[in-house]
Amino acid sequence: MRITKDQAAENRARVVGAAAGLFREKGFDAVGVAELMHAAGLTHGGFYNHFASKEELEAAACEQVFEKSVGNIQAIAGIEDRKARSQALTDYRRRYVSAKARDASAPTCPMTAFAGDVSRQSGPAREAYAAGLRAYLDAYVRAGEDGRTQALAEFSTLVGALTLARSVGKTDAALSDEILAAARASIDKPKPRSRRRQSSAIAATSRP
Amino acid sequence: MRITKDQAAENRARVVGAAAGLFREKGFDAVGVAELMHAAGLTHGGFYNHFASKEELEAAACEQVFEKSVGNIQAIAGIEDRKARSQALTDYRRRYVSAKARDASAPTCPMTAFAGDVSRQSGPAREAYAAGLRAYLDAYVRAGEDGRTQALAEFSTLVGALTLARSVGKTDAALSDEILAAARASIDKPKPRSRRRQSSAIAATSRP
DNA sequence: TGTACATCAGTGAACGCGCGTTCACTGATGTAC
DNA sequence: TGTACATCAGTGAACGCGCGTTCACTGATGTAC
Repeated sequence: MRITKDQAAENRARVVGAAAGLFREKGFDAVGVAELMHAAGLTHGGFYNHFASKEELEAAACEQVFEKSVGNIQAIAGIEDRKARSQALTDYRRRYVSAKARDASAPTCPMTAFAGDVSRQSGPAREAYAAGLRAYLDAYVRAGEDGRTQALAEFSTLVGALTLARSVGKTDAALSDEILAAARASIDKPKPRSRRRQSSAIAATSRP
Repeated sequence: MRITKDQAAENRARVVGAAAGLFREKGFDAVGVAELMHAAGLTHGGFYNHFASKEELEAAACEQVFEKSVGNIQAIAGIEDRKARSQALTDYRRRYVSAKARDASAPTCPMTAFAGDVSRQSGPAREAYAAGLRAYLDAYVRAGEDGRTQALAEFSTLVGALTLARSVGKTDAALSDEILAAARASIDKPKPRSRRRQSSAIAATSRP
């Protein structure tokens, strides 16, 4: 039974959306094509009308998750007022390493969700991930005041803390809380006056 | 053909050793029982003479990887001379976020290798991982001078940087290098004089 | 605008494949006398 | 110490299962006249 072109496009979008959620939650390999299609209200046979392979969907889902995250951080980077922008970034970082972010069944952040899968696999999702990470980090650097080098280290702290906290979240809640609290403390801590501030700012602008 | 008890124990150890390497490299799910046994020079049928399930081997392998890592960091924590210990820890951290560590086919660090798998699965490896992480972090804190809270944040930076660097290591080498360099820069940067130094030291000792 | 036909998104059975696990069997080791 | 037998680590075929993918088929949509 053939359906409207619009309906077909909407179906495809629903599959990608379901994949974005399920892949973030369980990883690429732990979610089957049949499960994905069922989650989108379809049967598995039609999958290949939309995608050449499961790997292609992985890339599309990865791209979608990044689009949302990059949009969020770009919105902060785009705030004109310096003080308001700084405050928005601080809030963003606190939320990133909050108990709520840890307890979510699926990480919102594509790095936390996909970094492990992507570093092992060789599929097209890898390119989508790399492009997404580049865009995300560029925006993250623009949102802050500390230059690219320090911003990258700061963001690494967030990713590491959330990754570690999630890995023991259901097994050692006290340790998990402690790790998140430590990351939050490092956000609030006054920054050292770095003599390399100037040079890292130059490095940042020399990168397209 | 029955074999010596010693030989059997040695075979078991070889399976765990092979699993430690292969699981770190590819993750738990991407390595099959047959592949593991073959890597240990055996056939897959005998697997269940040694382990009740694949999950049990996952836990044993996780434990072994942690034993080694915990031993390394404990050795540093055990250095008597303060200056020598501080230098050893700094070297350790630099190595942790080195290009060599990123380019290794399998992460040496059990957190980088297993955090993703473990936060998703429900098997016995989760308990082994949590116990290992506790022991590792306790030793890491003892090796440093900055108190538990700051040490946890510092270590999160290492884990996050290595995770991110590995995720784009084969796709965007420049970005990957940049992330590692930023983490190394944060190691060398002078620490801010924190007023919470004292209280976090108390928190550290109050934790068994 | 109305009619005839080609297109193609969706369906569900079927494919080969590799997985974790089980099993009957082998034969040297470990044990009881 | 020597003999008889039970034990059990290792082997490789076989199990059921779920995976990604393919296929013949359906029938409303889109198109050509």
